[in-house]
Amino acid sequence: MTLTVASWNVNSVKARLPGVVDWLKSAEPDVVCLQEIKCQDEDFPRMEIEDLGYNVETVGQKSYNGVALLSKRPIDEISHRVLPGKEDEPQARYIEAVISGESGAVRVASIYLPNGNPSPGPKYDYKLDWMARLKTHAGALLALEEPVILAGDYNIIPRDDDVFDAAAWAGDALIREESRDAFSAIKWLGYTEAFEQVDGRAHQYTFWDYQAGAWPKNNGIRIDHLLLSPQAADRLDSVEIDRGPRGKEKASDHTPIIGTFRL
DNA sequence: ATGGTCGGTCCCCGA
Repeated sequence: MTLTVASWNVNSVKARLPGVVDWLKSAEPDVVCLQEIKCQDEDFPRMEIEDLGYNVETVGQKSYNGVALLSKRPIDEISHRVLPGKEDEPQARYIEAVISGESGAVRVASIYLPNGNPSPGPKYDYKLDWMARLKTHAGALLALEEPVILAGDYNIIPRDDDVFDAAAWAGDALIREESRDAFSAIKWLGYTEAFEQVDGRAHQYTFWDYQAGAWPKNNGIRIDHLLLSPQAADRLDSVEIDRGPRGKEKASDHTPIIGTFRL
């Protein structure tokens, strides 16, 4: 028995609904972490997703941001709807749930980390502050000694091998040294970044800009990640990027990444 | 040669 956990920034769930439904039907992931749903909770196409066999939990916001968790397994508890550390956070960027595993609980979060551009500036400061909060919370989760999967759009290009041309992105908030250091700091707590721990993987992307023919030229970046606690990393079978949805009509600029776990 | 992106919302902002 395996548990598949996907992460996908859909860039508006309403604009993407036919594509999302098609993908859920064909890929049949057990758990899906969505980002940038760009709607309030009451406007989420809940019934269309529930009809596919998913439990649905959302943290929505008008126009911007917004995250959701879809799960075929029972959701035992929503442990957080805001990233701890700033409870009056106005931006919908975090939801964390406890999901029933084959042998105990699995904790899954859908994360939409701030973009941070332009940098430097207040938006970049917000990104780094948000990452510091994430580090604190991720550390606290490790103490539970549970399988934890922190999945989402991190807006971080971890290595130069995760971008078609690092020079073209120099100075961008997604690639700056401070951004990478903040991401590394979370990993150093004891988290494994699922995709990069597989040897020899380079220049496989999860995002291609709408502009300048980035998709046909494969001018992409890898910014959607699964961070795993040791108890989740031990049970990871494989992790893959599914480029299919990016090539469809009315595509999101991101495509899903899927981890398969013995959980 | 020129223009060359989306989505949501309100005529511009965020990515």
